[in-house]
Amino acid sequence: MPELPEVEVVRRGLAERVTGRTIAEAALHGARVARRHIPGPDDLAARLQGRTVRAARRRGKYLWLVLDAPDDEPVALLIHLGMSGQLLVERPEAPDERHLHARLSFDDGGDELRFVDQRTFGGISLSDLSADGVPLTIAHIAPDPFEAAYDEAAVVRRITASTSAVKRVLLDQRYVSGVGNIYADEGLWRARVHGGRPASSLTKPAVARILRHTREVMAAALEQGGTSFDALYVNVNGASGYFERSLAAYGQEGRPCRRCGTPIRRVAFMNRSSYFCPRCQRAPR
DNA sequence: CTTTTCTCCTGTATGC
DNA sequence: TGCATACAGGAGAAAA
Repeated sequence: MPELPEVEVVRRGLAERVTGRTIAEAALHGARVARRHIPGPDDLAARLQGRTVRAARRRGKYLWLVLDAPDDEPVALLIHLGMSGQLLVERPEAPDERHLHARLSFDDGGDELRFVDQRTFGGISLSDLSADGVPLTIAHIAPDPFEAAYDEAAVVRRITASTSAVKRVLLDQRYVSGVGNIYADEGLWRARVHGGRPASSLTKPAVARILRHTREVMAAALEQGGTSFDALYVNVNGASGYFERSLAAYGQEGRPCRRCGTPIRRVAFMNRSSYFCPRCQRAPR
């Protein structure tokens, strides 16, 4: 599932393959992919035509292409992959994918950019950019741990002020962005903290350790091209990542903990699964 | 206001 | 074999 490392892999692919190119035509298949573009899919397609891609940027799990706007400030083509979205750069004559939702062709006649999404939790929209270069649409999303704007001490203060379970807070993109179910479990395992602990019951140094471990595990995953459980997460060239083999907790139910050998447990949490070592990560009473 | 639950979607795996 | 059900889960709306 695309979390920060996987989205960053995709961003790098876009930066390499799409930057500097001018959109000849945008074709949207169905309205759902553009549901967050309030003026509608036709408006989106029309406004993409003729614009040049100047940069590919990211905050947390959102990424966006900075596009030239004629006689105006640049705009952002904001993209979220949801849990099964893919951005593929491929030959125009490649057959349509089963869940193809959008296709951008370029005036150089080269490879197209396609948005393919089996579950359509993802989508694309146009957004104005704020003064700090972040799309206005995602102004409520906090900086991720790799940004200059990330203020660890401030994040720690906010997290310890919450009485919610610490894993719930880690997954809340308003506190820190980019963390999803996989890397939350991995970061908590590395920090030896149970995700069900109320955030307010943890010391500030303990919360800082969780954040640093989470950042480190995401950096390690990025080096491996991200985590791919199946063909749903791939980079712009259709290739999978290799971090799955390095996961210590997520998806490891019944397997011995890499530190102490105790079988990893799986429990339902927030309508999804949480994996943890019952010995290294003591549950709250 | 804060916090939690629900909903969107489809392919795959499992159970009867 | 076939059909029903569970599960994967990010984000925002809706409810509490």
